[in-house]
Amino acid sequence: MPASRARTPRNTLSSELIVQTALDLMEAKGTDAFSLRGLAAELGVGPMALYTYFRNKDDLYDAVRDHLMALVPAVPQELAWPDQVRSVCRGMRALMLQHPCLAQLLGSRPLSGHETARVAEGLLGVLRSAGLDAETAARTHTTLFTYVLGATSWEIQMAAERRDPDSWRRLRTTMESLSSHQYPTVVELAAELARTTGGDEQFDYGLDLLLAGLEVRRPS
Amino acid sequence: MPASRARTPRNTLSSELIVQTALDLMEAKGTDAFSLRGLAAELGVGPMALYTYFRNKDDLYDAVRDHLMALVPAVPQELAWPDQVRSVCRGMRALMLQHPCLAQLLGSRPLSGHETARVAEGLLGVLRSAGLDAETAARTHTTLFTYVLGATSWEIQMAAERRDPDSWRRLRTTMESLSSHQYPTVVELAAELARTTGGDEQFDYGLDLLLAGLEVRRPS
DNA sequence: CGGTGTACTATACACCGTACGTTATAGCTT
DNA sequence: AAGCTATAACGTACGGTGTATAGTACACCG
Repeated sequence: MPASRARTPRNTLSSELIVQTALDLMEAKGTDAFSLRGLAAELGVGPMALYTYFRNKDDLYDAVRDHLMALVPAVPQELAWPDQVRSVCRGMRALMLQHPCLAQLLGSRPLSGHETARVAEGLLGVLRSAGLDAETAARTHTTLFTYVLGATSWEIQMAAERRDPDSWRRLRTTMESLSSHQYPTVVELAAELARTTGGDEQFDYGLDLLLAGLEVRRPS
Repeated sequence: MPASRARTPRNTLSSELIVQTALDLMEAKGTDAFSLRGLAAELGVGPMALYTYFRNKDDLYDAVRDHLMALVPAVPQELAWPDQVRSVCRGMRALMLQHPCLAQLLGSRPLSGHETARVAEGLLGVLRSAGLDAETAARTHTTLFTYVLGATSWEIQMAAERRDPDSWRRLRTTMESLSSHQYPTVVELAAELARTTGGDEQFDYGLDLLLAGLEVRRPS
């Protein structure tokens, strides 16, 4: 007899273990390939066991996102405020690059979780102590946040594309099919665009643009 | 007899018809709920009929995205360059708001398609004629593009969340559970953040920040 | 020792994308 | 007009998904 598979002992599972394992799996196999069944298998458990800890898959996604947001470092207190802003934004970007699934989770899940609030608190505090009024601080926070999210998600996306030979080749041939008569500037700058896509320099360039604009507008 | 369902006539389908119907469906039922089977049913056709025109679902997504990018308006020639930039970015945002699936497609599919190149050509041309060198133009283009994408995706996301009563209530209770001792600034600015999330003003604020920064750095 | 709550399991359903092989027809050639 | 061929649409099937529902066995408490 195939030995009616010994029942797994009683408390092998916990929210923390599930979240951690889910995160590991997403990074190992890619966020899109992640499935509850795969996660359950990895944990040596039936798929439905997960529902004791999470109402559904999206609920688990939220938990993973908050788990990751906890890793965004605190604002360093000893810097001037523009460098504090830089520090927070770079920290966020670094974390997204290290955990690409975070980009996906931030982009496709509604906002919630204490750790997300913690990060917002840090950045908002910096902006207020820089002398911005409530409305400007809120607007600036949203601007910075969406810039970081957009720029870094795009960077991750492009990196993934470069890694996939099929999609990379498709892009190359599309580019080469563009007549320099129709799209002179794109053709002229193709190499430049490819070279400057992603990377610390590109990210900092946009960030500095925002900070420079902010300083121009700031009440001295 | 149930009449062995009359075979659909020979040339009912075409790439254009499929793309248009797919787009309609995505906007009617939501991008996530879109499926090839549903699309085929809408067209009165078996699911496999679609594979005559598209290699797979992703291929269809790419076609839909390019179809939408064709609707980004051309750069108005009579304006000063900063207003040209504003015009392109706002046009892109408007299109994304009108077709929320575009945000999703741009964020999750690799770059390709002639229409995408057309849009890039317009913006790059403006930047070059503003006097930016090749590298700066490329960097600025990427910055603007990722800002528009990030800001508008976020806006769409938040709007969707507000529409879903379940998720909206969850956010409210999370916010209310934040002690103003732990997160004083978030609590203080909660109303402000909610009020300033999304909308033309918020988008233009960030865009103006970028343009102001650009002007500071630009060789006069 | 018996009862109760609950952590895990089993089964099942309704879907999904798509590989593979088949069929019928539109249009060309003769 | 007859026949051939290319191909548009089809049917079937496979392996996967999330999760509703009902069941089971263990830990703990009286």
